[in-house]
Amino acid sequence: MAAVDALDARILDLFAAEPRVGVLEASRRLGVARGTIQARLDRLQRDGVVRGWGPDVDTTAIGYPVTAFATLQIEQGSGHTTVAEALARIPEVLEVHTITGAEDLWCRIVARSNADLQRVIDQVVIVRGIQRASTVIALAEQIPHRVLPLLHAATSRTSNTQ
Amino acid sequence: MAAVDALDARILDLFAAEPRVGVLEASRRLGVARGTIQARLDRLQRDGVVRGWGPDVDTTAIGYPVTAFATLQIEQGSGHTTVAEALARIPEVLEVHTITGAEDLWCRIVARSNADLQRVIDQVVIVRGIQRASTVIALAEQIPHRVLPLLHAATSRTSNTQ
DNA sequence: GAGAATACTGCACAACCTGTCCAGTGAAAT
DNA sequence: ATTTCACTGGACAGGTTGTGCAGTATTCTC
Repeated sequence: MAAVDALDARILDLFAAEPRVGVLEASRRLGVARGTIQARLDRLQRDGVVRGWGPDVDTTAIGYPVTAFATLQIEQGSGHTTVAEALARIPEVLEVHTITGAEDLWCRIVARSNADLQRVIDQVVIVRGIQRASTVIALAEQIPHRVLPLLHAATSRTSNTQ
Repeated sequence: MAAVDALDARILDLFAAEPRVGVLEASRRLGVARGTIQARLDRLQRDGVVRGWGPDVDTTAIGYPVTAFATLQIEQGSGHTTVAEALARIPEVLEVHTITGAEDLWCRIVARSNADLQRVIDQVVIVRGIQRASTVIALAEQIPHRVLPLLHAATSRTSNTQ
């Protein structure tokens, strides 16, 4: 596991809040040398703490305002991976995990409308190996996906520099 | 709804794949003028298509390799928002939505281990207003969160119906 | 179809930032 | 005591950014 200290968390906070600041500006804001910021960013990326810096695309803004969660039961003979590969070909399926419990797969899917959601679900259940699908619609996003609070929690229990 | 065309998708693809390329380099790669890239990026951000460019932090790498999904039932008297605010104070709770169906809230939570997950769940169920929690553990990430395929689907159908 | 609005190109300029060195300092580990 | 490591502050050349502008192509509106 990669060690992450308080300065790392402050760096990531800053870049999350203002992604367009450069390394130099960040060093000024945080009161450390530019080389330090650069070295930290390199290390965070190398250690896999930072997976990427890609754009966060809002599905609502591109015409898919409906989010739903589906849990799938698959036939005993079918491999999870085979089913997942078929699901990967449906662009509206944004995320798939295998899960414990009575169901086998969990998916996040989006659609253009509630009516359109039916079309997407039909595409999902038609996948060979899927036995049953159960869907709930996400009505409101109470807490949008976040990691930064966790990052601070992960650092506060370590001895930290700075 | 914001219109997104094929060039927008190509721009976002490029920046998702190689986030460190600058505007100038992107213009060379895509064969368009630098000003075009700049204008497109400004527009995408202004229209809310791109919510941000923050770092993608891997929870596994910072010591939280266990992901679980919990669905919560809340008491009739309690507001969803009040409960969500309490959940927001637990850093291991990464995401919360209100949902349709028999359950009221859906949460994504992470933990340091299966044993640690119990600690986190305890923190969740202790929140005032929560009646019942049902948790499943995510075993494997078959499709990591993605939006780009959807972006291409949204652009390829030039005339889009709603 | 004409005019207007919009998007794109190609170019220019100054200011700024990046990648990459380096030597020196302090703290922690051996 | 010695080594190792992270950080600082400084330097340099080269590349990039923000900005503005004129010219052209495309789409929209009447």
